[in-house]
Amino acid sequence: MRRHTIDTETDSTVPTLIAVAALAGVSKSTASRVINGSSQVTPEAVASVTAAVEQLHYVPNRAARSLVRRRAQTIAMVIPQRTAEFFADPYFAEVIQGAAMYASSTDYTLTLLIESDVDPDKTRRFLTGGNVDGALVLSHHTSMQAYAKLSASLPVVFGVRALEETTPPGHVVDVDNVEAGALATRRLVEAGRTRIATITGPLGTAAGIDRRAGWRRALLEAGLEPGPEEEGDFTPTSGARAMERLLADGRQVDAVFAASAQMATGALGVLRDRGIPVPTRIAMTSVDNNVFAVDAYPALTTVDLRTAEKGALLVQTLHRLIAGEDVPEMTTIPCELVGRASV
Amino acid sequence: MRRHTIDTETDSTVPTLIAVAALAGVSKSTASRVINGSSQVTPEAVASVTAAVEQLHYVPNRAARSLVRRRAQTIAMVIPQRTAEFFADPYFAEVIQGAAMYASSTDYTLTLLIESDVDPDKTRRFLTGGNVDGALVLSHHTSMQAYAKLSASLPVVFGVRALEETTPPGHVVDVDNVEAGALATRRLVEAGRTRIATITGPLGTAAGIDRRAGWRRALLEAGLEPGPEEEGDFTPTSGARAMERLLADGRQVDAVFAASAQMATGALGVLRDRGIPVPTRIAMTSVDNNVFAVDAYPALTTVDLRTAEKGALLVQTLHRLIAGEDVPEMTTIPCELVGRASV
DNA sequence: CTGAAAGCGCTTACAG
DNA sequence: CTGAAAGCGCTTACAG
Repeated sequence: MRRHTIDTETDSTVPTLIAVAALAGVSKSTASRVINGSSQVTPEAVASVTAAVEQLHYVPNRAARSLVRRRAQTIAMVIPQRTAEFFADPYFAEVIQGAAMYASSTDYTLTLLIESDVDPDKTRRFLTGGNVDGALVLSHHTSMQAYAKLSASLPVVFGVRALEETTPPGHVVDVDNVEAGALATRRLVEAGRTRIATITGPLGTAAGIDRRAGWRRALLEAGLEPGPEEEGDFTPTSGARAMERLLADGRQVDAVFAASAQMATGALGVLRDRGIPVPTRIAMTSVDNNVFAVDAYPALTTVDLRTAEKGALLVQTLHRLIAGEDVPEMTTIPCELVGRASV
Repeated sequence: MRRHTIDTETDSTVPTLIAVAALAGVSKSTASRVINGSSQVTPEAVASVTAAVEQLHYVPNRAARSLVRRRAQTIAMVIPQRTAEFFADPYFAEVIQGAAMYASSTDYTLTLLIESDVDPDKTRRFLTGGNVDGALVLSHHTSMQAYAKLSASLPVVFGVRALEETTPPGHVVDVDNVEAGALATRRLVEAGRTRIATITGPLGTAAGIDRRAGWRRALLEAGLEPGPEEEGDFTPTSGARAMERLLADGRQVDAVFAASAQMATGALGVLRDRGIPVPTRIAMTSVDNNVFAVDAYPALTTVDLRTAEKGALLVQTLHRLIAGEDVPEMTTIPCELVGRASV
């Protein structure tokens, strides 16, 4: 079917614009215009160049293009090295996946940049050295102020709101964690539960703080007294310990909102060991619709954070910023409750 | 402390080689030589250029450098789109982390390339279009033959051995999965177990096949009859179902080797529900030293696959290949048993 | 609408 | 050891 391409496949040199132009019978300039979708070309030129590109499997050289356009056509996903747990959490992996997938559909390339603990300045130099057109910062852990300063020299979009005030404030794409906590808690209220405890995330993170705030809000809305709360760190083990503490001094709770599915899994394990039936005696809801939520027993009613979508939106927002568009500082992703067996 | 840098920080243009040369009082050529570590420069030249680089925060323009060197200074991590589960598995996330971390220490940049299902050729074009110096392929799912052909035009390293024969054979960096299965099984043998079943991974993957082979080998070595086996797909749920099947017809097993920690977690849940004590009645070992293994109850004795190290080794091997070094086709990563409470 | 020319920021023979 | 010059593969005013 493509017999004639054997030649070009065996010779390993990559075809150049000149080759395309020659084959199409036009100048480099015209070939370039066609390839870049300029309107100032005749249909004939378009046809012949397109055919030549096809035939030669021509792909523009990114380096050359970047050089003249003064655009790297690359965006960086910055990841702090200290967060080994960063990757252990399926949440981040999913964000990265969504971002990479979206980036694949554009002219931009997504580079994974691990910020060295020993030389954080190396990362900054790379970012501000013109090798990247923009950066995505997901970190929960590093001071955002350090990155906020970056925004001065480079478009930056954050995947999490700042805890402190930063200057400049910076652009953020995130789910509404308050709403997530409220949604999950309201479900418990609707089920007729009245003593609703929470296992919070780390209260040093925006997600931890906000989901807890949502829990409180939902309870107050319903005229209920906020039940007891115990802090976890998003891992299953911490959820188990928190559940034990909740059970310890005989505080009678009939429902628990766990701020992550991983913690809910740990909590469910404790309840199972104690022979406390779920959801009959204690109902549970959580946040994160991942493997932990699906494989929990009983399967968890939880809030889907649209994580892959968030990754895509991060990239999209960064694109707009790079293009000089006026982008709102805050982009909020709607979340939704997914009903399962735990309530 | 760096008061004088205020100027360079406020003006947003990135310094160029010419600026460095001017400040250092040498030509572009000499500046370039110093920056690239040429030996043909006087110590004075080195000193003045280094100082200038420091002062200006100079970072070479990658595009320009790539253009002249005819090297993209970029390697791609190719990920098939259909594998949504790819990212759900902490294993892959850890490989990517290891790879990105190692890459950060080199001049190469790691690009995440999601292979579009609708247009897989787009990925191939990108890869063979000279935009990348080499590629890493982790896929369990796509036919490796498709990628093997890639090796003809581009250095490629695989993170998993081919199931079928491929031409050319290709370079592989992977853990010895047979050994992993054998290690985990031998531990059960040493504990005095004699009826050792296995929950295998999908038998359409190298990891599934090889870990099962290791289990058999260890049993035969010990003069034991291979116990019953049930196939899973590496997820907790599949592990639970497999455990139920194992228990179903009263086959008396006193130990189970689960080919992944996720499956072991599911299996443990079933045993817990049935009131079968672990490890006293049934001991269990697995493969993967991740959050599932640590947070299982009881915590799992499992095989550490050195996953982050694998990621680093993938990149390192690819570098060697790009540099034209003679690299062995197969690089095997040693794995090791981590003892916990499940046996 | 098209082509010749300049130039993006580097590296590297080449001559000195 | 050093500098002037050419050139990597593109895009884009500029003149026609």
